[in-house]
Amino acid sequence: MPSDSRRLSVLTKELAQYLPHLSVDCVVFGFHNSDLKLLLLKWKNASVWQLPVGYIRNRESVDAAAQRVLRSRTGLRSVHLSQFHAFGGLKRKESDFRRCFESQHVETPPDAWPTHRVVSIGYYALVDFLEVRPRPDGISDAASWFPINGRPRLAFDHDEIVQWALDMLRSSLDSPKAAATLLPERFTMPELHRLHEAVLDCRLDRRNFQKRMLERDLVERLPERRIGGAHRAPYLYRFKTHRLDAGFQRRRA
Amino acid sequence: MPSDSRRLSVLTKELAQYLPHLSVDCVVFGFHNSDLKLLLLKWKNASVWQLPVGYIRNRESVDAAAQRVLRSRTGLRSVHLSQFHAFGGLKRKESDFRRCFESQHVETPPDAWPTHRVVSIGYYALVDFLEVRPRPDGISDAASWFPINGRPRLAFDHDEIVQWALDMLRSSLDSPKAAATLLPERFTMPELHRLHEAVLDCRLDRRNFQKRMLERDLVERLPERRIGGAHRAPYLYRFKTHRLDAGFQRRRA
DNA sequence: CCAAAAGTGTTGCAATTACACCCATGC
DNA sequence: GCATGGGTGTAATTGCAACACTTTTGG
Repeated sequence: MPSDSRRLSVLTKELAQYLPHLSVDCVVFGFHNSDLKLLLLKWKNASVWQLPVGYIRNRESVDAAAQRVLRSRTGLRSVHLSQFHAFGGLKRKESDFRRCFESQHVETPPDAWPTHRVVSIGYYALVDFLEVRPRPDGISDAASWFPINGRPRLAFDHDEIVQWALDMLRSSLDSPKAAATLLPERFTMPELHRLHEAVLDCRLDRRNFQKRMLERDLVERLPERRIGGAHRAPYLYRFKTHRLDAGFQRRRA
Repeated sequence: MPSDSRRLSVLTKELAQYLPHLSVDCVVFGFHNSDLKLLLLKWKNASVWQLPVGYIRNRESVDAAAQRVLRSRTGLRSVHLSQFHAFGGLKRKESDFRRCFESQHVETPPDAWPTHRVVSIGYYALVDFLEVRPRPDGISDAASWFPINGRPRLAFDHDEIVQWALDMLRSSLDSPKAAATLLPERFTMPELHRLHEAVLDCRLDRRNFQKRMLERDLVERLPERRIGGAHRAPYLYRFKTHRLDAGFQRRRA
């Protein structure tokens, strides 16, 4: 077993792989049926829950770092992640790095940059939480899903980050390009409807909703229906890819 | 006069004041009458124009860094800057740091981080370009305003950054909170109208525009009018501050 | 055959658009 | 007095919200 000083140099060497003073914070929303949830971790020796965070490798794009961090926390691959804000406040920290390692009897070098000021780049994703079995990794005690409206208070400024991500998720719903990335390729209209209701946290008229989606030419109906469920089988839809290039379209006088 | 090695150590020491591998990029839009322009710099010994960029001090928030960079390029104080995106591509550089300093016979240390990979946090601002006399600073040959639709090709990925900023500026117009920061406190309706036309690059019906602004209760008319111009004197308006807290308001079914 | 979910159509209101006239000022 | 720009009103249209019935399926 290595000595403290040996471990210390390992930690220093480990940190040298990453861009200093930078992190990615992932706000992972989970959706199924009508429930919207949030993926949280509890670090070893910590008393509060926090977002999954990670650092950026020297030869890795920020987007790729977000993908890698999400994968290492959830096992999910090729999920669409959207960057939404960089948090650059002077006093902010996004992890209790020192306490985590010293609780494992690893002394943290005083100049280790995660113990100082960190700029975090926030990403959000929406996944089906039934398909993700969160498992705690090396530095976490626990990882689990919380209802978005029943989540605990989070560590550091993570409550603010979640609120920001939620606002962006909501506003992404009326941009077809973004909305298309939030569901699997094929989905039913009731599923899309429940997604909108859960994200916006309000009721939407089922019939008007379907009409709007079709009139705006955002989705197209496939010949198949979803079989297996009880009751009448709903049609399957997919987003019209050629319409997604339109991008921003704003109201004008 | 200091030797090369002396200068080198000065440069190294200078860089140590900043968070490594990070920069802020400012997209400064200028507006007056009906013209929308863009502030660009040309670095010494460079052939192409680029955005004003700068680094983040160790004990300075990212927002404060953006303010400082903008001030040092334009002399402007207390301008509202909005963060819009972090650019974290693997191969991106936001300045030709080495060439700039070596052209001044300052040798750049091989490990100087600006010569490697940089993550840029983008900010945009809108100012009255008649009130800003751009003056080149120490590292720039020239600084000037270009029409937004007649701008030259820019260095590095700055064209992409400008396009992104322009999209955000456009979409900020229908968020009252953001729109309020883009004009001086008191303005006339025709001024607000021309601003929207210039930013959106399309014609807006003068009468419908005014009606919407008033019906939505975004602005309030002041008793005074703008005097001095030719023709009928227009009223002055200001944004209703108490309405600005509303924030995001989206259409729902 | 009945409960529960999915599909479709109509109607009224509200918001946006298109459009025309009057007022003020400088030359 | 006339050209130019600024202020206001009205009709037509469009998009959205409210609402009820029919169809399918499993039990």
